[in-house]
Amino acid sequence: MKRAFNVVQADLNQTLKPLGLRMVTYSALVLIVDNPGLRQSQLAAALDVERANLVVIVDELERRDLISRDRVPSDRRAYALNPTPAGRHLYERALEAVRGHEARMLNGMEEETKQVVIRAMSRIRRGSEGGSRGG
Amino acid sequence: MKRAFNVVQADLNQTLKPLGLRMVTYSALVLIVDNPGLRQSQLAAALDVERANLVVIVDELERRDLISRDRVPSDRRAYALNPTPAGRHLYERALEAVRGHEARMLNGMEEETKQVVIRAMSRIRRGSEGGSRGG
DNA sequence: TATTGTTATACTCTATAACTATA
DNA sequence: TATAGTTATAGAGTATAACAATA
Repeated sequence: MKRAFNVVQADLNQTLKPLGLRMVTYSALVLIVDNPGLRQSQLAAALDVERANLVVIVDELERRDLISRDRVPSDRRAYALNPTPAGRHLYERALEAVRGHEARMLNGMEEETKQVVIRAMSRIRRGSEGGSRGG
Repeated sequence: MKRAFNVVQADLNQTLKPLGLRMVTYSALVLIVDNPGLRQSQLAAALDVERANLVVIVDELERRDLISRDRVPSDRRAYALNPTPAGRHLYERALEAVRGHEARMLNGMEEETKQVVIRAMSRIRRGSEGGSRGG
């Protein structure tokens, strides 16, 4: 699993390199475009990254004018993260590139196999969320 | 996949902690016990770790008397890595602990599902080995 | 008191270059 | 000239503590 993930990560980073993105900045951009107004702490939780480490990731996206940090009037401690038009544009280009990456990684894999793998991964992930509810 | 791997790695490291092993030292020990006489460069390739970084891993196992570095008479540049009795003993204990870890991670997963996932991972790994032979 | 974002920092992993002793 | 192991070091990624502003 580690080896497979290493291969996927290496190919994904190569795929995103021409766009100036890494796996984590890509993931952050996608989440912000899909959930405009997201707060940094929510994004950190969604990415499973420490808030402290997310700061530099958001800095990077903001510096490139892909997103903006907007003060939340109702809670002046927090920032709402919103994509800029440039951010939405890069998002579209990145999604297209990642489709190619996925096709490469899953090269000719049967649809049912993909679904079985995705379900197994989700199950392993969720297995760590305490609780003992089956599923 | 990243998230699932993070969960697996965290649980595996917790599992191995009481034995004083990490994922990589466990993997190295297993490979040395299963392939006594292995050379460092071969082990580095098998683990997909730089030779330079393997040195400290082997140092750690040697310092704990789990393995020995034995000069190869036919090539005095190389070291043959062999497990000590203590290394073989810890190997057995670690294997037992890892069986529990796997049971936790795959909790109740159907045998066929496991096989499908393992095959998919192998395929993704091998997909990066150049060549264009189909599979 | 607690939380959001931030800074500083340390620790681990990983990658690269250069060295030694052999071949 | 090339290879096995080693050292030193630099760069990522990640984790923790402490702070200011705000709740």
